[in-house]
Amino acid sequence: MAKRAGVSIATVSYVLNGSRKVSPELREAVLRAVEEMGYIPNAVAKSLREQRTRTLGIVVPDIGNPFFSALIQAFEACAREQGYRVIVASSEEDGSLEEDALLNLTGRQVEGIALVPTQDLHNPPSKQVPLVVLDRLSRSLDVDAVGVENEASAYLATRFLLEQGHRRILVPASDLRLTNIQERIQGYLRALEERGLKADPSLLVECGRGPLEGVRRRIAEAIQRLQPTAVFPITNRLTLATLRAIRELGLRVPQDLSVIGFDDFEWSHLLDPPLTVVAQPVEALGREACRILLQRVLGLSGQGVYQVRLPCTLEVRGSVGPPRRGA
Amino acid sequence: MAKRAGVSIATVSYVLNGSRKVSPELREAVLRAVEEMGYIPNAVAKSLREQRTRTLGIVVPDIGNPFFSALIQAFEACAREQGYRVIVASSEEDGSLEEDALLNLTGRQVEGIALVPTQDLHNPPSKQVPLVVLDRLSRSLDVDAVGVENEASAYLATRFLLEQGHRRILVPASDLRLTNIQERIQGYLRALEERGLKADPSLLVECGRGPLEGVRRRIAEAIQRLQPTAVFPITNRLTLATLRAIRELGLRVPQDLSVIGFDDFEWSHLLDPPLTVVAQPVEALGREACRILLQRVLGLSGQGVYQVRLPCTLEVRGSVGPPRRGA
DNA sequence: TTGAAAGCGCTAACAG
DNA sequence: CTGTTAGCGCTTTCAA
Repeated sequence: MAKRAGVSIATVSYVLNGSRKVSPELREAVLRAVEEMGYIPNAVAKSLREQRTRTLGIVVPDIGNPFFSALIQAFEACAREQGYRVIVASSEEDGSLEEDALLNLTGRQVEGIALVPTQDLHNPPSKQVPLVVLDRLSRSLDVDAVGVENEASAYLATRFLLEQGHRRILVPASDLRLTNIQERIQGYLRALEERGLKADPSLLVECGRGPLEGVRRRIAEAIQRLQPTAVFPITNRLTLATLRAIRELGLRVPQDLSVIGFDDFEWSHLLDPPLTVVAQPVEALGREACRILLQRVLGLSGQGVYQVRLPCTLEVRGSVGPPRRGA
Repeated sequence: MAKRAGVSIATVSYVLNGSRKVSPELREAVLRAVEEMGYIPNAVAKSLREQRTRTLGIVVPDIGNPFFSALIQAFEACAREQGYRVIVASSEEDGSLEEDALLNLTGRQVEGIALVPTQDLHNPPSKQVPLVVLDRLSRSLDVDAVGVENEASAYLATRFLLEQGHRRILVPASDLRLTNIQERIQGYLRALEERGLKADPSLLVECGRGPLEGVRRRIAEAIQRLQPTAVFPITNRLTLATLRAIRELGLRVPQDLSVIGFDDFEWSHLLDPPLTVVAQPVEALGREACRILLQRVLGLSGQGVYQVRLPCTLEVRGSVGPPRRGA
């Protein structure tokens, strides 16, 4: 390469990295040559040599979901600030695509991976690369993890509905095998219990993670059959499906039915009506995951695992009111 | 490494890649050793050797914006299907971050870059890597590009408003230096002209790309001062700001004011009221960008440049009605 | 059918 | 202060 500068290949490295004192003349020559030929150092070679790629990976189930894209945004921002780039992979809620992604990222020598798993992780998928589990935590996996206080926040939301007088609260859930979903349900149940109410199991409807249309139909059917006075869908997709179902059924919110959604986003208060939601601190989640990973990279985290649980907030807007008379 | 298998390093490569016939015995031995030690080939070394990284880059101004995240989603899906991974970078609407990202990705030897530029590109940022400009196309840059028919779709939307009887249509714009914004404005103007109407320049308000709050304020102020009967914000951020402004002013849509937004997303028809929008074919945009890039990689695209323009559709929902009497 | 060895572009140890 | 060189882990000639 830039022997154009009439110097050794090593010298180029030295001036470009400032890793050694170089005389002004050579320095100049190198810089000029670099400029002239638009030389850009090959980061692949550099990575191979240094055994550092300055790359992180993040694997989410669905890039298009605003919650996950917000997670990616925060993760990327944090990484960039520390001089890292991030490879984004989607598992499409498919375990084998997830496995592929994990293997592929590991092979690419990313220095850390943030994973929102498609299923609860029971054993870490190889200890080759630092991993942080995001959002969908397992009950007791000994690995770094960042999630929210699912139980507490669902409890809070449910209590709010109970305080408004609701007794029949429909809870659309996605996949009961996921611990975070279970936790949210626990919170819901605890709020009921606390009031001495018995939970009607049929009010808990598992909708799966399939196409929105099917989810919507299932929820619509449940609303009609069970006549709840409130609905508390516990993911943002379920919230979307719920609102569609309600719209389709011609019900008014909150007069006919109150709704508390899950996850906040910029458009929530522009919905009809402004949606009361459990807001996850998504920015903090993404950044925290990144920080934990970089911490591991630098080796300045001990043996113990980080198990961060961030609180959610209840954003009260217009979609909750007292239950309909005679319900 | 897997001399554990008692074979040469090359043989491992052969069996793992199937790049040469290997006797069943050795084959077995290699596979077993690989399995035993959980060996994962180092893709960095492979990339260096093969001069192929199987990696694409995409640079967008804001990962959190649903339009861009949908773009990323489609781009990633297409890339993954072809065995590529994608590095996602955000420019945060900042030219120098964009430049950084471009340089960095180039250094990482990505095989192609999709770029939504912060400013119109006037000369390609180095010919080192195939580039496709996405969404924010320049008027006449000789480079691969994928965008939408901005002029035609804004024309369509405006004509729809005119047909409803609107004459004072406020058009919040982000940054008039962007060609795609200019094109949308052209479409708006053409629709007016066609009806023999003279455009009131003050109805075109440039709001910049700053914080939402400022944009909202500017739009609210314009609505109050100019008393339009319809608003046609020409990006999704402006649409968000517009709806907030309207909410704040206590106006009813469409009784007091009609709205056509830009960009569709899953929640559009759950807004209050269901939002009529110009829908960009965002999935197609992302996939097309990816396809063009991979085409270039394979060298099966000639000298000429691709300049794809996809049509938008007008999704008519409830936010447009006839103008208020006496307006 | 297999192995030895060169070399991808870089950094860092070692010499001068 | 600067250059030479080994070697990161892989693929791929070239020999055997």
